Amino acid sequence: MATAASNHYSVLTTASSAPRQHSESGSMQQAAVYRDAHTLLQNDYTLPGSGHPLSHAHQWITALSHGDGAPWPSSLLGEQDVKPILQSDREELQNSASLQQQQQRHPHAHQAHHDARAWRTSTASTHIPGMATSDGQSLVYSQSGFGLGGPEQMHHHSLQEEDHHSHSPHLSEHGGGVQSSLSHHQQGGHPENSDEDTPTSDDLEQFAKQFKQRRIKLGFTQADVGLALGTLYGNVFSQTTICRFEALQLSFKNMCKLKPLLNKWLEEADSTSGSPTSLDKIAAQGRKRKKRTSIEVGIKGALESHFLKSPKPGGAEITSIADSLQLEKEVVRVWFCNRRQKEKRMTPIGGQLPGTEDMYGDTPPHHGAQTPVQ
DNA sequence: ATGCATGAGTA
DNA sequence: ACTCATGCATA
Repeated sequence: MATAASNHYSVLTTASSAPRQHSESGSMQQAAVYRDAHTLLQNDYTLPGSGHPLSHAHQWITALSHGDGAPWPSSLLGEQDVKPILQSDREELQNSASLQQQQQRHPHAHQAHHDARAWRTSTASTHIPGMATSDGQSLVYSQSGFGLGGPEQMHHHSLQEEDHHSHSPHLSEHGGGVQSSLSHHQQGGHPENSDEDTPTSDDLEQFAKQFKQRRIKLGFTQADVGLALGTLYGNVFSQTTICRFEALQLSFKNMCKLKPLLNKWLEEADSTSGSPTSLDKIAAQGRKRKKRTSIEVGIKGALESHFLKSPKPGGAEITSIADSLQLEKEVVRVWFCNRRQKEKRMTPIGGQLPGTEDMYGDTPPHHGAQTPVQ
């Protein structure tokens, strides 16, 4: 009853005449399953800063006459999804020792994996997967020449073989490493790590922290920053992304990508502190999006259970789940996708307890100015 | 601050 | 069809 599944993507005619009660917040049940270790295969970013950073063109523009026929291809398959589910990957949930699981079955033998690292385990792991390969495929995020003048650069799509195998065993973290050894004890200052070098999870953590503080000090909101990045470098970001960055709720790779940008903005904002902030506002487009489906807590719990059993259900499985929960298959599918992504974030699902940030007897409990949280 | 969603790229 | 980056809409 009143299930949010009632897809009536009210366009604009009926503003809010859908008396539905969504009680989703608060659920946040932590699966406790903590596992990281990932492949980070994708190695290139699309670098939207060149062609269409602001091109919001969608098809959800139902504009008129919502045929109510559900613009969604929900009836994509009925029974023909007899895909054999021969992947029994659920070991990774608590074993935390499984590397390589993203590829269910690879016919080739070109596996080249990176290390598995725990984000919050304080294990200063060196070596960064994905980028900074000693081979030649450097990062794509050349912050030197971003697309801010005209259409140019469309490099991407390098390869998929991902040959990050050159791991010199003598790459210890002591002595002549790249940028590993840190032993930082900064109580007010910052490690001042030279960027461009692949940061460590610790670095990112520190940076995020500082960034947030400075940002607030300067009186900028997360949305402001996102916008500024757009006008500055051509890459616009939403408040959401900035927020997630500060909260370390992005993948390691993603964090690495955003750090230089945000760092740059920091410098800019710092030097420009006092100048009239140029506010650019991009007009919102008339795109239509499917209304957010509110899944009830009970249903969420059920989904959680299923997730624990099999994080990657097959099409048939999804269908049956969707059926039993009376949800659209698409909704269920997306839910699982999002759920998996959560597992890959830097910060554990339900691990961030308020007050766990500082250790006992080391962190100076003095906070000149309380973070007003935006 | 987050939940659900879109889309590009990829396998 | 999945992963991954990203964001609208909402709590």
